[in-house]
Amino acid sequence: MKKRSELLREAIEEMIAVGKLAPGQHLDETELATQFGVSRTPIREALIQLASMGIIVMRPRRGAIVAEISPQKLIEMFEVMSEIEAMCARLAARRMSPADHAALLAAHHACEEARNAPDPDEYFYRGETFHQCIYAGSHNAFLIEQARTLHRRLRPYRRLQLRVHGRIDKSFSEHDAVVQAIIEGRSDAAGELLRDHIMIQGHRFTDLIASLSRISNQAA
Amino acid sequence: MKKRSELLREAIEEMIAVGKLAPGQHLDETELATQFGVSRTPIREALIQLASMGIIVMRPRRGAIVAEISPQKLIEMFEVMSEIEAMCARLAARRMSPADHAALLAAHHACEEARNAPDPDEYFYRGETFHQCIYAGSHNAFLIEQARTLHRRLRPYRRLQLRVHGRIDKSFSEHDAVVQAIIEGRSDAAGELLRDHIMIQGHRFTDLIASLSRISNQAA
DNA sequence: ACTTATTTGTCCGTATGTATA
DNA sequence: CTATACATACGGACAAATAAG
Repeated sequence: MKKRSELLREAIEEMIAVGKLAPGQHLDETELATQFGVSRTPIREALIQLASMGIIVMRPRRGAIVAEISPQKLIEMFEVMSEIEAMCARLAARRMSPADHAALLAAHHACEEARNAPDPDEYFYRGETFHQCIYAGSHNAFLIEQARTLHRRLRPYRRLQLRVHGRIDKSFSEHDAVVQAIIEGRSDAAGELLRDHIMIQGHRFTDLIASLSRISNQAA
Repeated sequence: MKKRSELLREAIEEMIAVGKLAPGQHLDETELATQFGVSRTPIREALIQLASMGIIVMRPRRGAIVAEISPQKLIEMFEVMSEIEAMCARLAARRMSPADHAALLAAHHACEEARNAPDPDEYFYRGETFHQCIYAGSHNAFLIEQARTLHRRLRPYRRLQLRVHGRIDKSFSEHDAVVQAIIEGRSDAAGELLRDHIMIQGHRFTDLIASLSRISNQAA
C-alpha cells in the first residue's frame, strides 16, 4: 500500500507537467489541502519531495513556487539528459534480452500508430514508454532511476517541443534509427543517435525560449 | 535564515556519512526528535528529504532505515559516476579557460606532493579538489551539481579504494594523462581516460565487496 | 488467532516570521 | 515606520497499522 503523500506528490507533479500549475506560481498549502480533501501535513510532505526533486522551490517562511527554469539552465539540463540517455542506449545495445527487444519494438510501433492521432499528446505519452524501454534495457537500476528523475523534470518541456510543426515525424524517424542500432548491437551508434535526438530539443534555443513564455501563459 | 529541517537533514546525513548510523539501521523518529530537542515534525521532513536523495529508505508504516548499498548497486553507481565524470572531462577539454587550466594544474601538483604523505587521506582530499576542478571546467552548473551529489554518495568507497597497495601512484599517473588530454583539447580522449580512471574502482568487484564489510565494521 | 504495545501517519492548534496597508 | 493580516513552521494529540507476545 502506497503512502498518501506519494499519491499527492504524483498528483501535484502531474498538474505541473500538464501546465495546470505554471512555473513561478505560488502553491498554497491550505488551498491544496482543501482541494484534495486532506490536512496540510501530507501536502507539506508531498511538497518537500517535489522540492528535493527540483520540481518546485521552497523558500523558508515564504512558501513554495513551481520552479522557474531559466533558458540557460534548461539547455544545461538537456545537455546532461542527452548524455544520460546516450549511456542508456549504449548499454541497451549491449545488454538487451530478446524480451527487451520485443518490448522496445512494441513501444516503437505504438508511437508509429500515434503519429497522426487527433491528440498530439498521445504521441508524447507513447514516446515516454519508448524512452523508458531504453532506460530499462540498460539493466542498471541506478541509472534507470537517475534517467527517470531527470526525465520527469524535463517532462513539460519535452511535451511542448513536440508541438513544433513536423517534429513528430522527425522524432519518429530518429527513434527508428535508434531502434535499429540497438537491435543490431551497434552500441556507440545507438548512443550518438539518441544523444542527438535529445539535443535537437536543446539546440534550438529560440524554440525553447519561445515555449517558455508560452508555458507560463497556458493554464490548460 | 535556513529551515530547521534543512539543518537536521545535514546533521543526520553527516551521522550516516561517518558511520554513526550504520546501513540497515532503523531510524526512530521519536528518538531522533528528543536527541535533537525538537518535535517529530521537522525530523520527518528531514527524513523525507534524505529518502528522495536515496540516502535512506522509507517503507510505509514500517519506518525508515539507512539505505543498504549492495555490491551490485555500488557497481551500478560507479558505472554511472564514470560516465558523468567522462562527460565533465569532455566538456572541460572544450570549454576550460586559461584560469581553469591553472586551477587544474595547481590541484594536480598538490596531489603530486601528497603522494608520499604520511596520512594516506591527504591524497584523497586533494584528489577531491582535483576532480571538482574538472567538474567546474564543464561550465555546466547543472552537471556540476549532479556530479557533486553522486560524488558525495560514493565518497566513503572512493576513499577506501586508495588504501589498495600501489593505487595512489597509479591514480596519479592516470590523473596526469587526463590533465594532458584536457589541456590539449583532446575531448574524447579526456573522457575515456577519466572514465577508465573511475571504473577501475568499479571493476574490482572483490576489492569493493571486501571494503563493504570493512566499512560497516569501522565506526570511526 | 487474538491482544497488547509501540510506532507511524494525519489532523489541528499555536506562534513566529513575512508581506502589506 | 508601525501595525495588521496572513501563511508558514512547529508542537502535541489522536487514530490506524504493524509487530510482538
